[in-house]
Amino acid sequence: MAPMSTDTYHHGDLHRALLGAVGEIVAEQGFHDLSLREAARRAGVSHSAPAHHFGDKDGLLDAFAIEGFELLANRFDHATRSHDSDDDPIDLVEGLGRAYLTFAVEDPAHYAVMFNHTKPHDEYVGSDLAVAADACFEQLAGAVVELVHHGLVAEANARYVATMLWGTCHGIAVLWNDDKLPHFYEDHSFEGVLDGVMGVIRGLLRA
Amino acid sequence: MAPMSTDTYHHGDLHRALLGAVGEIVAEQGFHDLSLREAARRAGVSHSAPAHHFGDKDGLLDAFAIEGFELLANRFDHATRSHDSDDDPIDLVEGLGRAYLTFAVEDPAHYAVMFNHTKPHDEYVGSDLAVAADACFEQLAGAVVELVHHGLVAEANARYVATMLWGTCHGIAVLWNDDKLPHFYEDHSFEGVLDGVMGVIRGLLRA
DNA sequence: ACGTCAAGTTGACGGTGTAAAGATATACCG
DNA sequence: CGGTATATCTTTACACCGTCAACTTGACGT
Repeated sequence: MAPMSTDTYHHGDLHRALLGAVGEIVAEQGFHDLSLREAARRAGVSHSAPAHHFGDKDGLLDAFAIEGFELLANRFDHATRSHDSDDDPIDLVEGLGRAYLTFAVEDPAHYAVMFNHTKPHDEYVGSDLAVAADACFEQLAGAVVELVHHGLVAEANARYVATMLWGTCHGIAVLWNDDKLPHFYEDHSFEGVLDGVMGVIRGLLRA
Repeated sequence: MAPMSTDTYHHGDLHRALLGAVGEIVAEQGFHDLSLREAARRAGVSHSAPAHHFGDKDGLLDAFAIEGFELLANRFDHATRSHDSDDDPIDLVEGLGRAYLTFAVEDPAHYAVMFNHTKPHDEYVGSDLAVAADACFEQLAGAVVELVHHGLVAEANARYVATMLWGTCHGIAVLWNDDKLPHFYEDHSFEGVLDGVMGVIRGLLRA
């Protein structure tokens, strides 16, 4: 273990400290006002220390976004494991949908970076970030395969249902977190929306 | 009409020229690399001319985003007008969905600014941008009301169906434009995805 | 003709990302 | 234990950015 004392020349775990600072700043001031120098300031290091750990700003955002996708994947794992394969596959879909949306609303900082930190096509494809993002999508797609097995979805439609599912979750998450939706609901709480939307999805899939 | 000559001290229509430059830059280099100074350069004016028309960077992005929401509203109008009220209301929903997604894919620059240019809650609510965004959502909600009238959706679920509809469109648009989806489809063309998803939505609503 | 005012310019300031070169503490190897 | 190597962090510098204040230009009304 590293010393971790606060006044040594070496920080101890600057890598994690910087990721933590990014989370703080994005949560407080939003994604667009984030600066490397401010993150370095909060970690108590000089302004160009981050470069040694993450290369450049893009690298730091990459790392934070990947961390986010891993957190989401963990929630998916948890939801998947608490589902018995004999159960109604719609329960699995609902579980994943709820996991996705609660993650996005509970950790808007990670969620914002995961999807606001976009890159040009050539840089994105094949990157670690793309791999982490795809891994999450695969878990959603797995639930749709379950629907196909139970005859609730035609195999030819499986891909489309999966992208629709991801799209629906992502769209609602973004619209809610960016204040496009809340004023349409009196209580301004997300739980009601979550229940309502899940009810609709259940109804549609069941039919 | 203003003189429009290129070497006069006064530009003629700098307002529109700057909005056009923003579109160019975002289309070429993405939202995050956009700078006021580059926009001014492309418009052939000094670096601080934009301030006189838009106040600050936020103002310019606001104007461009509002322009985007108006373009989208126009497409919605067109889709709504070409729908006979005796027709299947699902056709109207599909028409609006197609209009939304084709707009997002055909004009990714406007679409990116419309949803990447986020503000803190207090600044957003009540702003012109919020008004323009809500107007678009109302048109979608109108189609859902039509579904309710035809008994295809319970009135209690209307709000949830509307947010789900918007969420689905928005989510798919963002995921596609940001390269999260294309590599799941061999031909990398959006038309197939559009048809597939619309087919699924039709099937779900019809049931 | 003149004054007024909108439209653009110029110059400056602090803040940002990044690169190069220097300083320092830890790790490793005899 | 001693000395060197190396990863870690700092310092310095540079170009670019958004914004502000002061200035210049041109058009327009009276």
